[in-house]
Amino acid sequence: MEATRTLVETKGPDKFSVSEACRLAGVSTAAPYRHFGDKTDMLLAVAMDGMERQRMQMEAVVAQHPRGTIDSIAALGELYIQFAQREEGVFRLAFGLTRDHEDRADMTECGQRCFGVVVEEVRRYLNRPAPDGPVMERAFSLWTLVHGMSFLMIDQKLGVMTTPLDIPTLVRENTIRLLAR
Amino acid sequence: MEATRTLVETKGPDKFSVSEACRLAGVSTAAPYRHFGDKTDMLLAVAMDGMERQRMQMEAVVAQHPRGTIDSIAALGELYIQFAQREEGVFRLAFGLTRDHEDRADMTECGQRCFGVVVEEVRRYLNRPAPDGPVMERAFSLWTLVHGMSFLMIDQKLGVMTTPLDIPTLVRENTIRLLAR
DNA sequence: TTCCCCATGTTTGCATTGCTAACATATTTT
DNA sequence: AAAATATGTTAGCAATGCAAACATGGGGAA
Repeated sequence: MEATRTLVETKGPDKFSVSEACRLAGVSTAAPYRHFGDKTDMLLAVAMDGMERQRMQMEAVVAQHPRGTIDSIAALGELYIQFAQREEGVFRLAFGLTRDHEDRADMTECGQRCFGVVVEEVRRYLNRPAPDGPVMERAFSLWTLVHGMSFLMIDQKLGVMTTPLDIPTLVRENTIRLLAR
Repeated sequence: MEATRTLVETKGPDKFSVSEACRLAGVSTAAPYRHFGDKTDMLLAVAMDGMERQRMQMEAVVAQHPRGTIDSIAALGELYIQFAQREEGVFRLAFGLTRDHEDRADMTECGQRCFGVVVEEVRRYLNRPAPDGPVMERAFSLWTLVHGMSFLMIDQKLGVMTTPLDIPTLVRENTIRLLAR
């Protein structure tokens, strides 16, 4: 898994090769198949590990702010983007590329726990007794925003921008806007 | 290119194989290399074609609304999402996955033209003489929103949602929110 | 018309990849 | 002590991306 993580970061998830990971780990190319069903399983393992780490960070960040405030919510958004930048490969595996990962119950559950942190903050912010429709809509909108921003950044799509962007400021301002009214 | 497009849609860009495309097109596996440098070049070709088609659609949509209004801007957002749903594979190639496509000038230029349509609408909406910082920031934010939404949808990440979402309404409402103040 | 070139294609070959099968060995369980 | 399990190895297969050498047919120059 360590070798897999390393290669996913350096080469990218799509260029990842089991053989290369084996070479890097110093084992034969058949060794991983004692531990994982196939290549996808290997990647899924590091994806879930990454998501779990991210969730723990999220809870740590939330605890550093008054609960259910613009501050705590914007901090979550910035954390998401930081994760994308810091661990691009793992981030892609965890929050993108679900073509292969389809209908993996454990993966979905893992994501649900992450998203749950955001939902809870939004619920508090909106003063609602339960995570109902409006809460989910706002939480989802906030997610889409940082999700899109993250991918546009790591996919180098900012090349089309003619003026520089201050990402943290943008996250905060848009968080406020998306929560308005 | 037709075979490539077909396979990209059915198997997905990551599972796309040159050999299979050749089989489908009824030519030898070496034939494509007379027309494209390598596999990536083939995919890039259909990506750019897709982007260009999208840009034309964008301009058509804009023309159907009063220029620089919430209506025209929200319509662009919905069109983006529709493209993602209708041509998932090509959409991924065009607006995602730039790990390989790095520093392809023509590709960036093509994207710039697409984004330019949005920028122009936002510029009018904000009554600005030129696409300056504030205009770019709003346009970018709108893009991130629909971009994130599109990918979360095609990547099946909506499985974590516990209430159903009305996407078109969400696009419109969030467009308004992101353009406020 | 004749000739040559060039665009396009083919066959063959090679290294790499994902994965399986058969076999070895060590460690834990009974 | 014996058996079962966990973990590794080597060897092999089919598929892939791509390169090299070899065909060929049609259009412009002579």
